[in-house]
Amino acid sequence: MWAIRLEMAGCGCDPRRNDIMGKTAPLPDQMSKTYNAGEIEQPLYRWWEIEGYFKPRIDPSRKPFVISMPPPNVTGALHLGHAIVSCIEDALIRYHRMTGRPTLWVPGTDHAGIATQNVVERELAKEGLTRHHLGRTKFVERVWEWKRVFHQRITDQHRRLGVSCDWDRERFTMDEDLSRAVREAFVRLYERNLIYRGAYLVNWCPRCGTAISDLEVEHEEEDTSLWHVRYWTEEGDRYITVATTRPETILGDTAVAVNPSDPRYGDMVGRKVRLPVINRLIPVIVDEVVDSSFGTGAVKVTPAHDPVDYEMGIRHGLPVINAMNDDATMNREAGPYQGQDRIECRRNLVADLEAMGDLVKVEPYHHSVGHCQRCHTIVEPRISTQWFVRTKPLAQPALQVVRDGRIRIIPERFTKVYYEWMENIRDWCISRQLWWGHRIPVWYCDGCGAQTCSRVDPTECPHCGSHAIHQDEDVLDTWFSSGLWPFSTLGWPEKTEDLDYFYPTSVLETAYDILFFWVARMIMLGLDMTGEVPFDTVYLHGLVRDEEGRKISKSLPDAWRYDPLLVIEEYGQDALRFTLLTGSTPGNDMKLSQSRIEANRNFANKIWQAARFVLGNLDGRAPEFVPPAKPLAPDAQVNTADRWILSRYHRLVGQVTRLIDGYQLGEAGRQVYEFLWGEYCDWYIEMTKVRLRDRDQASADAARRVLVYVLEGCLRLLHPYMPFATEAIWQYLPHRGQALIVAPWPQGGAVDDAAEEQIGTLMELVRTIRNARSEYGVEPGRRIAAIIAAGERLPFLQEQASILEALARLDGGRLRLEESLDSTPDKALALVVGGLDCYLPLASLLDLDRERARVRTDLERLAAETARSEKLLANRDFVAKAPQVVVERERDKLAGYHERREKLQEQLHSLSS
RNA sequence: GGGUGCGUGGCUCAGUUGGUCAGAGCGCACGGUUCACAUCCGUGAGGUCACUGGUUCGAGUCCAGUCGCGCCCACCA
Repeated sequence: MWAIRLEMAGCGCDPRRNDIMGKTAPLPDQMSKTYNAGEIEQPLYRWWEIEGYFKPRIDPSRKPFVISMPPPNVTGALHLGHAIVSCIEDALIRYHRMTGRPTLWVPGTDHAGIATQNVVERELAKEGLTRHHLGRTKFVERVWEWKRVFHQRITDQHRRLGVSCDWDRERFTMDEDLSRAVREAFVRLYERNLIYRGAYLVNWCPRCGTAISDLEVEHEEEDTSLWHVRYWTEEGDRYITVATTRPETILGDTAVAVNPSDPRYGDMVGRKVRLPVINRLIPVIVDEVVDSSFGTGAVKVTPAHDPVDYEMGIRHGLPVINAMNDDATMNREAGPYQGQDRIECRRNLVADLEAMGDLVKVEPYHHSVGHCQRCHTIVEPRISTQWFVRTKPLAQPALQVVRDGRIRIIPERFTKVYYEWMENIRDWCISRQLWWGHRIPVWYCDGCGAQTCSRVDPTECPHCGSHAIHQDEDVLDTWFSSGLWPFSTLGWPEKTEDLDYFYPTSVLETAYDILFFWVARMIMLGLDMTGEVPFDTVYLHGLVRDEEGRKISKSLPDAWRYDPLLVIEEYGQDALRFTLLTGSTPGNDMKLSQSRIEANRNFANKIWQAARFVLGNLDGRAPEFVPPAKPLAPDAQVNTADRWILSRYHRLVGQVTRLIDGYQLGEAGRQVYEFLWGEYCDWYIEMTKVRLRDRDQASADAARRVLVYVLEGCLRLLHPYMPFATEAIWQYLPHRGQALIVAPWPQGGAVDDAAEEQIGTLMELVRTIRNARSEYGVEPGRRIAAIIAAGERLPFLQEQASILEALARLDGGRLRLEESLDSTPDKALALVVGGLDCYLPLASLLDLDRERARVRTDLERLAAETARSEKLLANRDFVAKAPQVVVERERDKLAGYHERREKLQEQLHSLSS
């Protein structure tokens, strides 16, 4: 309220916005009694969005900060695993926006080819339909419908998560302009022969009915069998036994291989053996890859169904016999097994072998089996004509930019993982036998057979002029379009203003599990297409797991529990975000626990309450306490407590800024939490209470100034971590400017070691007295007397006497502060704190035996510490080699021990007398 | 087979250039209706920082190895 009046009064804020919009934050006139996230979040979000705070102001003189949001798949709604992405990125975006950089966050969604096609096919299956019942056009329409529904759900969820992205720049991978980018990239690669088509052994998912890339195959260890099968020679005079994990592929065998130096099979080489059941003759060959010590030392060779055998087949010019259909049923080559499913065929074939007596043995075997990432069906290696990207030439520059630091990966250890993968990269199969996705821009002429790759759809064959041309049926791997995301979203291949100003982007933030799928491909394609790195920093976060440690994903049966909206409704977005941000470290997984979210909801309430306290004590003169634009400098009015909290706060600003710049978001957030709760609320607010009620207006106003200044600054520090609560509170507090979301990031200021040291002693004294009271069972409300020999701290304690009384519940009339005492007070509980003696005359409660025991225990502990310290200082190496400050600190410590020991001994003496 | 992460009080986890007596939240025990807050306040118990060895004046923090758990990569028929 007054913020607006201040602006009108020309307090240095920008009134223009007010004149235009004339709107203030949509909040109740007064702060509610407790923090209620539900009442503030959505109105604030809408307000921010309407006010245009999410949009960058292009300033050619400044380097922008840009993030491309990893586009969620439109397969379904977001779960908590997605929430961490939004929270981390929004925190980075908000931080950089506050530092004044033009800041852009580009949102969007991914068509997710195979995944989305699968979910829609599952929907169809419920109606008893397959995509073939609908046909390609109808089916694709159906997927678009699905996309519309879930795109809406996802953006709604994103808004609830508070993401401050520029919605006007939102993109979808199958938007027209992004599809144009896909085609451009394809054509460029094609023209340079970096994309080729051919029949090779690929990973085939029989259920999805498509080829998939190596990355999409998930290997899992399984217990299966190793079948030993006898192959008889052509003449039937001898046999050779081979061992296999996949007997059904026997039907596609075209050789048996042994190691050339294996003495057992020397005379078999060159002979022919007969495949069981189907009786086809195949040669026995030699090849170095055969390990004589494995199994029988003889291996069946099936080039059409095994990668190793495929290579071997090429080396030896073996025929390639594909024994299976697309759906993994056996084909004509399988003879009597034709039509059977591969599993069924295996069972039957094994039974037949056994009946024939050619199954020598079956041993239990443990090995890894490839499964389809999307449907978990066992993948079948299979010869198939597909499109590939030649990756080696793209990988070289992609390796180089990470090696020379043009791209930095955080945490650094993933750099090695990246190198490893890039160095051993294999060609990327990019064609998919699906209907949902970017169609491959290649046409075949039915007349001359020419193949044409084109940016625009051709109407005739450029070679023979025939109109009988047809486009390749396949679509591209969804990651092909994702790989262009950082620049396709900014308008590439057009030379747009956005591309010019915002590209390369700054940070690519995502989960480590898509480092290869996405990050690596963006780097390769980004460099190749734009000649620049697509981003300079890769920040990888860990996976969110549930309380049992399972990776949160849509396939979890109880995934509904992990709908971010349910959590937000119960605890508020800020609580969820703060938990995700502070509960994890870069690259490490986190278990999300409800109790932690609850604790952070409580933290939001704690700040809310602190603000209510501060506001309630501004004495109706709020505008007077608007924090200065520059760091608050201590003046004559402030006392040691003020100087202490200012010093602590300024230190905090430096720490938090340094930590965020170093991508240690969690630690930064925790530090603000600890400062606000543990120092500002627990101590500083308590210390001001006495003064605020005092007659000394100058002192009270100093406290008000400091209270507002520090709290307002902390809200700014915390805004990236709790955007809604901080914005709401900030709006109520005296502030300058229109909105916290665009307020400047705090500047650090002077630190005051002396004040910190003095207040530290005061806090320790208070704690020690409270401890004694608690141990002795002094009623909490009872004011007790105290006698303190303060030595050189006397002036300080005199200044803080009323605070000491309040915090330790002392009786002001019976608090004696002296420089030193002539004699030890009688029948008093004696405490030694930071070089001063404190006596609590609790005669009636005093238990001499107990006190003596306590002092003795103290002395013992002290003796051990003293010994350790003396030994350390006696060590000439330590004194010579350790830094001066460390040695000094140790000396001070030892001096303190000696002083304390003397005092304790005096006490023991007086207790004994 | 290669690589990598983790192993810190009952639970979940912080602890980044090695330097006070190792921290937090939750849980636990005891005590609290003082005008910001019971979504709270005060006090307390609880840890040989997996193990072994090394580097160092000094190691939870660096190095080597061992054990346990997890993950990633890999043409183990």
